[in-house]
Amino acid sequence: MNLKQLAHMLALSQTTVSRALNGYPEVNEETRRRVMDAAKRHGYRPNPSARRLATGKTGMIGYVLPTGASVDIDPHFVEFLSGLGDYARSHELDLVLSPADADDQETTYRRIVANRQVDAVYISSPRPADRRVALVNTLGIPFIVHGRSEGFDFDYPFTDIDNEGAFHEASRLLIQLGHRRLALINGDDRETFAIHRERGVRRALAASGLALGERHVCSVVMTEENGYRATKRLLEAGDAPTAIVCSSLIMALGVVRAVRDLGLTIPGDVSLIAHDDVFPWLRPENFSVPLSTTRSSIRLAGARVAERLAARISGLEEGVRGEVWPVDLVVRGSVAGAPA
Amino acid sequence: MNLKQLAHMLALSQTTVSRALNGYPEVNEETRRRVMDAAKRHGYRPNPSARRLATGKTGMIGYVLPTGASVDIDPHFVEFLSGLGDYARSHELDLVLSPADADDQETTYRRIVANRQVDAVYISSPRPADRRVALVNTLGIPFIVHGRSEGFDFDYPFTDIDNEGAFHEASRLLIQLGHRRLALINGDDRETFAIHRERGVRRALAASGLALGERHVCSVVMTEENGYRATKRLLEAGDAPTAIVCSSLIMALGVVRAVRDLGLTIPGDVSLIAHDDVFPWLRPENFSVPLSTTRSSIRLAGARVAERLAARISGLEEGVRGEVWPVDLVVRGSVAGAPA
DNA sequence: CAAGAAAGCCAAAGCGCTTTGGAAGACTCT
DNA sequence: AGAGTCTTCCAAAGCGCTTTGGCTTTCTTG
Repeated sequence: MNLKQLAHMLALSQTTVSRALNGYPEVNEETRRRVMDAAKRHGYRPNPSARRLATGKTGMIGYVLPTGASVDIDPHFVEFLSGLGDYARSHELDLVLSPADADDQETTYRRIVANRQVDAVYISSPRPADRRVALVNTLGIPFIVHGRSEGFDFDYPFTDIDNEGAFHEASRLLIQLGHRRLALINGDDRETFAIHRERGVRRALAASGLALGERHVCSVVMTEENGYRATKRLLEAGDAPTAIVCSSLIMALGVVRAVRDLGLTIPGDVSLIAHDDVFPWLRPENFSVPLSTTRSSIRLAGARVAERLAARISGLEEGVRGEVWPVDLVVRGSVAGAPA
Repeated sequence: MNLKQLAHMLALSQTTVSRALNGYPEVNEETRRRVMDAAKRHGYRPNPSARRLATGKTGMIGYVLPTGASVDIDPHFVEFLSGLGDYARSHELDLVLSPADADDQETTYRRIVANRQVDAVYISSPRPADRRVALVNTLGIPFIVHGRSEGFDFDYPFTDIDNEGAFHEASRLLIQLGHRRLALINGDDRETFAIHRERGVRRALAASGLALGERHVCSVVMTEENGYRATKRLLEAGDAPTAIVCSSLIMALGVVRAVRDLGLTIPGDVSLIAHDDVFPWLRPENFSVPLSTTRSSIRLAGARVAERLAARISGLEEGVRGEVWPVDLVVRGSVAGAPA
């Protein structure tokens, strides 16, 4: 059932039927009702390919997915996707993932824009002066950055959490509890979020005349194993930290294992605070010692990004507003006063 | 730069240019070279929307993503996606995720097929007599099922692992080590994979004249917390098992925590084998006691599914062949002879 | 009551590609 | 040399929708 047939059986022109369906004003309300009714009754759905060709609108949002044998997709991604999908569903949007060589995403961005394959894109895990952001900005497709980049001579729309503030608060608490030697087990420090988190820790320490020891900060891919190794190294060295701030719950698993391996305890010997993106399948309150966390739902972020993308597509959102969400500091059993 | 312009500057018709580009035989090789060359030089890329409208082919594969506030996407999904994306990238395929209400995916399947939004779809986590499989089968779109359904009067193409065999082997080993009371901490038993795994355990037990105690099998959503709870319950009851087989590494984290909480040890008091889908961020060899696993890379499965989908789209694969991959049983420190 | 405005509808021209049905020229064969 | 066969290319017809520009009617208004 296509427009032509529908128009024919209503004894109307395609023009009128199309306009009636798309809510244009120059059609009689009575006629519109007739058309709408017939369309519904016959299950008429406009062919999206044809509509795309005519309008250029696709009803899809895009994401360039870095892939490769040695590239791992962040497990946080599913949660982000849950949020995004939840919003997208209620607005008839689909998400298209365009896999790209992790080292050459630019080509793919150019392709999906040139081909008009999607109405908007989002960018995640940005780095300072991220080329993707600059590219997408010049290509002129609506976009939202999830996270932040830095060092551009232009502004751009983003949704991010207050990573610096979160880690500042966490560190401040530890300092107040008497800790003097903090360590930071961070994610890849080429990414902005990791830079911000480190900045937060340093700022808190500096406020008390302390500093982050050179060997007390490490930047690794956020796996359980790396959390373990980092902790082992930290605690076996001479000036072992008495408190650790950690960028992910998964790494925190490794931290806990390392501490136990060394015959130490949390929080007796080491206090621990980790960042929690809120996974349904791994909860900080269920760690052997309930874990204190800086908490921010990445699922909500996904929904928000989708919402803003939809708004930008339909022209409801303009400008380059960046928004920064506060992060909760949730204190549980894994922190205590510094050992004597 | 579109076909018309390109044809015009080559002083050829659109027909010829189109054919030259698409490898049709009725064009002079010399001409083809000229066309190809000019196309490359001017960076001509056929407009996909137009091509879609004309051919119906989209160059996209589809996945209906169940969403909802209370629906969690399986974290395995990112790994599957890695494999899928890796293959798709090298074949210029994109993946479109169509979010759907988890309780009404049918509408979405119908939509994406009716709209010709994708060339093929895959279905994951199927259940016995899964309605999605039946639906997609009648809709006539190429598809592959990742996993297996059961109880249809038709065959369908799938790629699955030998869940029953894997859990049979794992159980057999435990029995040979003298264990008599096994327990199974399984995933949602409405899904086929869970049914097959239980079947494997039962078959191994039956071969030695044993059975799976009624309270020794539980079926839960695969979270750390549920692993913990199930284990706690199992071990605190009267006829506590001496060995546990567990359907996921994440649940195994909870198992380990529960065992420790009760002052017991692995493998001294309880032997443990879990299924490992191979995550880069959580490895069984890094558990406090290295974990024995039944191992099968879900990433490879993703790549294989993409490969088969591509083959079916281009008509290279026909028929309804199902393939079942063997699973490795990897023995590490978490198993030992039954306690006396 | 004639003239101008507004409302309601339509025919046809795209959007950019593929594909059908020829046609012209070159080549083969008897 | 004439008939038949390839080879190589082309014009034009879709694919199904939106949108432009215009044409009737009907409704105002002085």
